[in-house]
Amino acid sequence: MLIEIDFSSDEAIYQQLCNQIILGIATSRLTDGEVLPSVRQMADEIGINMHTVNKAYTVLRQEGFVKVDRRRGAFISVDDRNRERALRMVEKDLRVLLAEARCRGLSKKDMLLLVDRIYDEYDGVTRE
Amino acid sequence: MLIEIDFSSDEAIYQQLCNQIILGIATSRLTDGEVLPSVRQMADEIGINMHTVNKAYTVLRQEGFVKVDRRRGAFISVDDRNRERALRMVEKDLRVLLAEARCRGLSKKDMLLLVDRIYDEYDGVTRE
DNA sequence: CACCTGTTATATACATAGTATAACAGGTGG
DNA sequence: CCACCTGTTATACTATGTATATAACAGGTG
Repeated sequence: MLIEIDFSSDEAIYQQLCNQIILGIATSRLTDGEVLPSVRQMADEIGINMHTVNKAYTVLRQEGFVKVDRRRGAFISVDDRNRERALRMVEKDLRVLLAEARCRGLSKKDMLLLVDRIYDEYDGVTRE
Repeated sequence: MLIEIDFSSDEAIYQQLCNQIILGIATSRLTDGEVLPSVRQMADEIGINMHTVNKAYTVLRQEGFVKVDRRRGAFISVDDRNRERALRMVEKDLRVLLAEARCRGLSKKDMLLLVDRIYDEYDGVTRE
């Protein structure tokens, strides 16, 4: 999977890396069991330090998106248990996001359409 | 408006302050034209440094939530022009949030209901 | 003139981010 | 056994961001 880092962004490199991998999983470009490049290889490809990649992998592991096999290395393994916990986590971030949206004059309908459209992109052609 | 800061959070104090003020505006606890406490007064109330409050006010001013009147000080003034720009800004954050939600097993319907519910809270009793 | 506003300047302390070099334990294949 | 790969850990260094503290300034008010 192609990773693109914006070095002029105020968002940390390891955070951008995490987000892109999560986006990759959501859009099925990364599938369960798929092996990620080794920390050294990924670092060389992007042009960053090995430890920065290692930090991203460590965070992804702690958050339940990745596991490590001594033999193969890091691979995708999504922990989707704890549905209630996930709902609570996402709700806090969503409140801030929607507050800003509402202040900016975006209506509930605007946001519902946006969620609908993005989710359909993630689900691919499996629209119902 | 009551401000509560979580000093053990990994989120910066000035960022928490910004978010709570934006949430205050969205929930109509802060209305257009309303004067915010002075940087020194707010700092004393919360128990933080004056410069931390000043940074929050500066960010809010740059993002178009607050203006400064030489006479009165900082007051709420929401810039809701540039609707398209706001939509683009919010979309980027929403993509990351929805990606994580989808990975966690939350369906489109789950998220639509959540958005619907939070927006209704913000709109208060003006549900249609 | 005293007092309030935001703003700016300096300095310090601390945490995080990123890089660099090096080494280690575990697993694989020749 | 040995070279080679994996993630992981340790140490050191630089840079940046956060938060604090003290002080001063310009503009406006009463």
